[in-house]
Amino acid sequence: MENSYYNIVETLLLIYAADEGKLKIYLKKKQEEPYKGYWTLPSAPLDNVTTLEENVNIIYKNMTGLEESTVFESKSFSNLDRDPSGRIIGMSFIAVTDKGLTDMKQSTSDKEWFEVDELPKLGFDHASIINTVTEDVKKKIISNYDDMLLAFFPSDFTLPELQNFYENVLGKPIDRRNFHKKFVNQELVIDTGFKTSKGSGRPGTLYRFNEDKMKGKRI
Amino acid sequence: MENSYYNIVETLLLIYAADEGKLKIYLKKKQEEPYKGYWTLPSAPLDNVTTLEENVNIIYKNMTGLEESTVFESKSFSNLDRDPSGRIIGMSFIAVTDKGLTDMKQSTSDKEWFEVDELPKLGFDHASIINTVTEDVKKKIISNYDDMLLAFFPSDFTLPELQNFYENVLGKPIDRRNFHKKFVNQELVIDTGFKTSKGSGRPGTLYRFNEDKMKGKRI
DNA sequence: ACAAAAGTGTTGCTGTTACACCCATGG
DNA sequence: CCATGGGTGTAACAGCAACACTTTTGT
Repeated sequence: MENSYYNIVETLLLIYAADEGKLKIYLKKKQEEPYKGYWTLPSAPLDNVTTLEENVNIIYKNMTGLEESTVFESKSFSNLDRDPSGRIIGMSFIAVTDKGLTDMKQSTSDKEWFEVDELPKLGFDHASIINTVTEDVKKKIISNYDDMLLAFFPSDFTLPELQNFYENVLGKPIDRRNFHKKFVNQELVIDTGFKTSKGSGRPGTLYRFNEDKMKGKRI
Repeated sequence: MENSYYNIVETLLLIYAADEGKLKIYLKKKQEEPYKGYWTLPSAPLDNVTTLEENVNIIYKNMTGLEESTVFESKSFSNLDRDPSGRIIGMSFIAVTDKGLTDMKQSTSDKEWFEVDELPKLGFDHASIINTVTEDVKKKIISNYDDMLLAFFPSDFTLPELQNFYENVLGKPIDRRNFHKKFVNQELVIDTGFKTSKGSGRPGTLYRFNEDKMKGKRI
């Protein structure tokens, strides 16, 4: 099959979530050779009667047990030697989900959440792909491109929680008071009326994003 | 070749430039069936020993006669019926160039620049692809994502010229005085010391982008 | 009462918006 | 001298940055 116009294409899915202020990614432990025992991105080869989006949805459902997700196309990888078995074009997609929901649906030991800067031993070129795509995700979170921040916080959250995540992605601290005021004064968030009560300290107010004000907004 | 894991992949190149305040795209007139006489995006099928980037560079050089360009990956198109000859996966790339340079190198009649909202009759699904990718480009220009604005103005320009383009992309007018001050006060542009002298009216000052200040800057 | 975490107020600075007038050139 | 297009000043407002203290909970 050398030097032809037939190509093997795979879709790679990078499933991200915000968890305790950290940006995490959901990986799968490989059960067969090659790279048996290594962690990898969930992926699926694309056949010629399936669209990329359909292929990605299959991976997503398979990996999380969930139906719906917010998916964004990211970069492609076409180096000739990225897979030992021959040239495979990798097309990466970003899914943003809720770690909690995923945990409820999945209890296998061959899938796990990892912080993006504490990755395990990865097979193929997946470490490099994760780093490249993670930079893309961070950039999109920070500029709220594609309303990425909204995708990470679909339901209730406290402002310190949001700030923690944001600081983690941004790589530097932000003044707590200014952060709070920004979101409340500009009505980017709505008070749900509920409070958290985890551990010691004053309980935090639970907010939801005010989608109308957040959509297209530059944060 | 039905229902196999072998896919035909093509790269599609969307070459954009800023010209007289308008966002334009460079298209090619098709000389053979199918869609003979229609305009199309320059494209090339990908063989299995070439990377996507290499393939795009070949198209770019072929189309413009130029060697270097700023290329960004954009969206992919994998609908089963997007090409009458069978399923072809289209991967689109954005090149930003200088219309003037292109004109110098090319004088054939089968290539032409079109305003993105005055497109000619297009073959395949290329009209739809252009619209989708153009939205992406506009969004990137407006948020200066990937330093897109910089890519459009590599050399000298006047502020009214820049503003014209920006307004065209944004779809609404901006106050001329505020626009001027913004770029000058924040030192996003550097006075080259030269002036334009086209037609009547006071000559405009020619500026260059101050790349250090522009890089990563949100406009 | 104390530790831990969340909430709040003020001030100065920076950038944005909204406004009208003057300047340099070609005809 | 006038039409065309480019450049400039000012004042009100909004958002951002930098600062310390108070409130609510668990132990």
